[in-house]
Amino acid sequence: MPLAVPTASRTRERVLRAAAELFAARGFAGTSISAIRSASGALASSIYWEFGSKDGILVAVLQDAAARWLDQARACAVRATAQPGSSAAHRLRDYLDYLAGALAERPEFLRLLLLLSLERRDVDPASLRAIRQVRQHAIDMLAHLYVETGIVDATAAGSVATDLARASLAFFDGSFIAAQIDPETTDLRRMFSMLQAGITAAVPEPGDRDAVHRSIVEGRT
Amino acid sequence: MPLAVPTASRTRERVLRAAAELFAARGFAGTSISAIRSASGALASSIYWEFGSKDGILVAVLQDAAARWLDQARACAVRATAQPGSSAAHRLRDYLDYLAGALAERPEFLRLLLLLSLERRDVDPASLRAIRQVRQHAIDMLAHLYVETGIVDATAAGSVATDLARASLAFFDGSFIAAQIDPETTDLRRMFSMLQAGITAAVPEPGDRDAVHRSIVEGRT
Amino acid sequence: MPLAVPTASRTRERVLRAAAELFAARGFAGTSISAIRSASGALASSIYWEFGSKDGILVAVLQDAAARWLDQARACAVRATAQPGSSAAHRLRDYLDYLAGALAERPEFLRLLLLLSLERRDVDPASLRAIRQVRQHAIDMLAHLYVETGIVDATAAGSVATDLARASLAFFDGSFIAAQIDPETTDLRRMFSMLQAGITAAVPEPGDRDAVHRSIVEGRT
Amino acid sequence: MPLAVPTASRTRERVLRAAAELFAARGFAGTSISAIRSASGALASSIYWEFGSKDGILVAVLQDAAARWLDQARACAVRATAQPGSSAAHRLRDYLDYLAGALAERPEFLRLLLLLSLERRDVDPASLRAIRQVRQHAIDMLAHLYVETGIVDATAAGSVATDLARASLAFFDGSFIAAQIDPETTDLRRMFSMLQAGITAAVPEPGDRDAVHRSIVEGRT
DNA sequence: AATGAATGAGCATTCATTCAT
DNA sequence: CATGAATGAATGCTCATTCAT
Repeated sequence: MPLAVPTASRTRERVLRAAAELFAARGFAGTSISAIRSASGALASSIYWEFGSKDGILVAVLQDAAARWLDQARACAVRATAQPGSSAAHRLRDYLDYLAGALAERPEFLRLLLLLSLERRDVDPASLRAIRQVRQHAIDMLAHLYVETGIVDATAAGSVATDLARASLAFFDGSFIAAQIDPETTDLRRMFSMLQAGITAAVPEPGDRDAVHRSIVEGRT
Repeated sequence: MPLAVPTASRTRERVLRAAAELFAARGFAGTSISAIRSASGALASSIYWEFGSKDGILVAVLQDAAARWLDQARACAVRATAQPGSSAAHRLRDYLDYLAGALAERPEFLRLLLLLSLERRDVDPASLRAIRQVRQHAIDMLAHLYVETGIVDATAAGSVATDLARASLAFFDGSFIAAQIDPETTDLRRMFSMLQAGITAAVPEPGDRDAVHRSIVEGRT
Repeated sequence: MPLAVPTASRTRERVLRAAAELFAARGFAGTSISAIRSASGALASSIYWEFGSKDGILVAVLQDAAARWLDQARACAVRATAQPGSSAAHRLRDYLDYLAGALAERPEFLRLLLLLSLERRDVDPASLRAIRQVRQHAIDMLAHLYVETGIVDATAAGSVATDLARASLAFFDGSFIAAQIDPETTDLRRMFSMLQAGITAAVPEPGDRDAVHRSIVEGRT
Repeated sequence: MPLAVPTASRTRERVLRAAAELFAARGFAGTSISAIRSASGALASSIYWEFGSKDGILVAVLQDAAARWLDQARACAVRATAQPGSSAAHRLRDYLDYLAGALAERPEFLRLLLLLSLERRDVDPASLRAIRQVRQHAIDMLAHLYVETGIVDATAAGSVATDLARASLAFFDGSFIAAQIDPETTDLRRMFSMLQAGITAAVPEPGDRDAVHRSIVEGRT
């Protein structure tokens, strides 16, 4: 008995892969159904049967990519918390290293996220949800890490850690874009290590933690 | 006797303004000549007479926007250096405040820059030059400010200030994008004040400057 | 129950017919897709679905016309060789009569061939192949006829018959063009009968054949 | 006092030259005013000032080219009749040699003539007049030559010589087109020498002239 | 589920031509 | 006469989408 692989699912998969690449490379408006068709090998009408519309492809692509990313991120978080013995700074470095590596290897997802966020004024609610979920997850994970590694005092309000996480995410995104604009003069890993150094540098000694954090988040002249 | 304003210049101006807005809002591929035509009131063929092609419009828009931005930035720099009495931290805050204000008021330029950088794999050399010139100018200005305000020691290599400036720019860009994705939960001014606080916080007292700077830039665990 | 005729083939057929007429009448550059559209009743996008491009239409038109012409020519050749009893001169006259009649009735094909040959410096290889195939076939057929009717001695090199056939074809084409330029003063059938007379006149009596042929082909003063 | 060369005339000349080449190469419909503009270096509005319309350019080009050609042809005819001592066959060969040489060196004019004749259903009366004048002149000249060289008996009706001249012209045109379609396998000079040989071969000896001519023109089986 | 053809609005661009200066 | 800009229709072609089978 042959293991009958349904054609549809393979079509769906191939279309998702092709569309993700094309959207990430040329944007949504810059990607035609015809381009997806020839890149995926699927018929245009089959694509419409599967996804209903061009927006439908986008939603599916984002949800798929978000799911993959979250899976990966969860696995990484598990690994990070599984090393209780290591120092806070060490575990932070580990996590940031992982992020930098993931971005360097498969930059399409972040490209997709940023490009679509800027390109589309009126995103599908479903797409927007997928995008925000990923970003929120990243923020939550970083905030948790900052608290858990003692960089942010657990007694402080959660918003301190969240703000720091948001700032870190902004720095990620900005660094990534810099690497897209000036690939030659931008060293993504170095910028990430600068972030890490900045954050750990802001924790000179246990006794002074709160003051520094307050200064970072609330501003100080 | 009416003062005869040359029609050509007005056409060019109106097209540039309309195209800049549309490109910033919907991207290059998402903006049709027809949209520019109706937004600017110019004939499509007149647009082609002026700019030669759709890419030509993009180049002109970017060069124009870059020139405006650089003018503005220069004026701001002059104002900043005209207050020698104020403290380093104060002048940095002034400058960052200015940047945040400019971005909040006229966000199209940065949108345009970031969106086009991500959207177009094969940018015109002229466009790329305009984009990079603006970014380089921003980096130079920040680096100069960091040195001049004493945040980075003048005796240190210039690359320290440049690295810090690059990092600041990345943080700007990332914060801006965050504001585009999550307008409700992102407070641009607050994120900028976080950056400023982080940088000044890294300068606890004159005697310890060098060590801290080294730690930020070169990494420390 | 109506006999369902596939729409596609009818579209293709109608476009081919309309385009052939228009190309023959106004040339390739002078024929717009819009003209083909309204003459054929097909949508412009359907035309592009079928033929891919304007050049694609031209290639298809030429291949189709060439195929029809070759079919017709083959049928005529069969008829000509089916009358072994008639004299050489008679059979030649028959064949040339046929050619003149075909050109007089359906002059579009030769018009198309000549016009496109002159108009397009850079013809599609496929088009060029179709054009040359038809011409070569005509030359071969005439050469065969010249040998078989004894006008050219079979013992002479084949190139003699071929040269005579080429010259005949040139005379055809030139006569046809004369009829296009000066329809009133040009009698196509009369010019063809002149050709035939000239050729048979060149064969005064069996014994002197070779000398005459040599004189015709190799030149004599 | 500088020798003021009027700019207009030079513009006219340059446009005529450029347009003649372009029309000959790509046809009338295939040649845009813009192409003529860039090929001639003249402003589009200057072209319109000089020629009034695109059709006006065509008329001027044809009249100019026809005038040049007629001048050349007249000069050649003068030379031909200036050698009364040479034999009929020799003088015919001379003239045909000259024609073949002129066509080989400057084929644009004949290309222009043939292409426009085929391309344009509704030619300007002025253009048509220019075209027909050239053709008529060629026919007259050939007919005159055939009579004067004794190839056609002067006592025969003039229409015999004219018919032979028309046939010769047709052969010219057809050979020229063959050279355009199959440049590799077509030797223009050889085809012309075939024509010459055929005509002189048709004049075996003085006493039999009339019979042969009658056979050629009126047909014989 | 899959297929090839159709649909009509829209795309970027060029056309021949005109006009004010 | 020369110039640069304007004009609007038309160009070849692609778009996202639908339809009958």
